[in-house]
Amino acid sequence: MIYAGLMPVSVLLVDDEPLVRAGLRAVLEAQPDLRVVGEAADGAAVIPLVRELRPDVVAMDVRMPLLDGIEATRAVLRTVQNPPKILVVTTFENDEYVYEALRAGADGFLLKRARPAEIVNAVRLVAEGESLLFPAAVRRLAGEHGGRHGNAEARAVLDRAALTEREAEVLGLMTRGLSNAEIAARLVVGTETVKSHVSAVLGKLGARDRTQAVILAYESGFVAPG
Amino acid sequence: MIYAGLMPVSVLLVDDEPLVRAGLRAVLEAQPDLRVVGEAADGAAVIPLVRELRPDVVAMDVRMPLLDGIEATRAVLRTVQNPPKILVVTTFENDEYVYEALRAGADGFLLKRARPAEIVNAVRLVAEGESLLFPAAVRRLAGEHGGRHGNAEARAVLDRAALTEREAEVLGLMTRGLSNAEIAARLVVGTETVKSHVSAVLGKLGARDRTQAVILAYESGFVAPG
DNA sequence: GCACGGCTCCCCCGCCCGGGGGAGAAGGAC
DNA sequence: GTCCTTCTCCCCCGGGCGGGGGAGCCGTGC
Repeated sequence: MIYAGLMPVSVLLVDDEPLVRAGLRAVLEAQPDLRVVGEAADGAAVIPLVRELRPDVVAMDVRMPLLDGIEATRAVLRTVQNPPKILVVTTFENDEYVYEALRAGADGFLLKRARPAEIVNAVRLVAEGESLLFPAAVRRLAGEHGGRHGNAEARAVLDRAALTEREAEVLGLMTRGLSNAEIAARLVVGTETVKSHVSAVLGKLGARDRTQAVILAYESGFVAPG
Repeated sequence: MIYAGLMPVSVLLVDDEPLVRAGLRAVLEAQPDLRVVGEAADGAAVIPLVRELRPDVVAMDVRMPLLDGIEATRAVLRTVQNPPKILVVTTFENDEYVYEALRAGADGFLLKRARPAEIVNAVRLVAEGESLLFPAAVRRLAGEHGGRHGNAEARAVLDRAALTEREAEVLGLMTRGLSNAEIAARLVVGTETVKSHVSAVLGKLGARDRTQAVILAYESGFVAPG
């Protein structure tokens, strides 16, 4: 599906660099179903603009002088009724702020070095309610695959980013503090097998180690504390 | 009465000191009618374990780094259907927390320096529904051992049970997925210093590695997802 | 004065972890 | 049939992690 509906998707750009805003505007405005309805140079200006423009999506930079994208995301989601989707624009996929943005309630992530087709895909996806929860999705969108057109392709990527049953099972045991050897004993398989699953989980989640994977599991609601 | 029934009494151990857990396990497992079905290093991890293991009795330490036995007892009794009996394990018979534990709904008390026979007796009693409601009962169980404890020891326990400011700061960065080197850069200290803090945190939390520490942080509300 | 705890940094050492690559068996989809 | 995914297991290898010590500095408290 290319069009989410008859109405074009309205986007608010929030970035302190005019060049980045111009680039995003050019890329997005080239699409018939996307429309940039406003720009802001800092997170501090977001809330009144959101109230005024009612955008569907806010493309939010992380690092900004006055109010960063994390705080701005928090503020928008806390104070605005029917808040827009927040697409966090980041430079590095393993940026630690990604985790904070997750907690703040961001709906997706976008790498600045992503290609135009991937950028519009990301905007469409979050507009449709899809969550690009895991940085892995960002990496794959920006990664080896062409993504010339395609939601279909983007979805395929997301599908491959989804955990298999076994991987989810392993992640579940990881979130309970088990070591690879303990997981192997529990699942009655070899430790090398567990290592394979763990590596797959880390890769798909864009996590550097099991600790980050567990954090993502908590932040994404994969496991609920208490 | 030695046997409460045909089914052995299942016990969940909750103490931040592995040594205490090992000791309790050894003492209880020596009895044919008692069975240790699980261990936790902090009150924070109790609720999911209780839900999973459905123990008859929870031997709950009072002073724990993240979530103490009082709060953990309250949480279990408030959120779990058909909750287990809570046997509070304490070091000092006149511990002020004993009275709080009473109000929280604990079913019995056990002094750490009690003899093995008294420990198994206490577990059997609460399992049968008997309440060791009053500290007097604790004193009786403690027998002649009682009365010889100093405030210095109490303070040592207190101090050891809580994270220092720096340790809490380090734990906070751990819950954001940072490595030791990244934490060191953030705090502008050496990696060896961070390793010291991390080791202290792991020790106090009874966690084997940073992943378990992060899990405890989430389960205790030290960090809140979303 | 002294003692103690917290913060800092250092050493050595073992090992688990994670990356990279490969490979076979089983099952489903085309 | 072929292709693909999943699950399983194996190899080598480096590096981060965690345990065990110790040590100096600097506060507070006795």
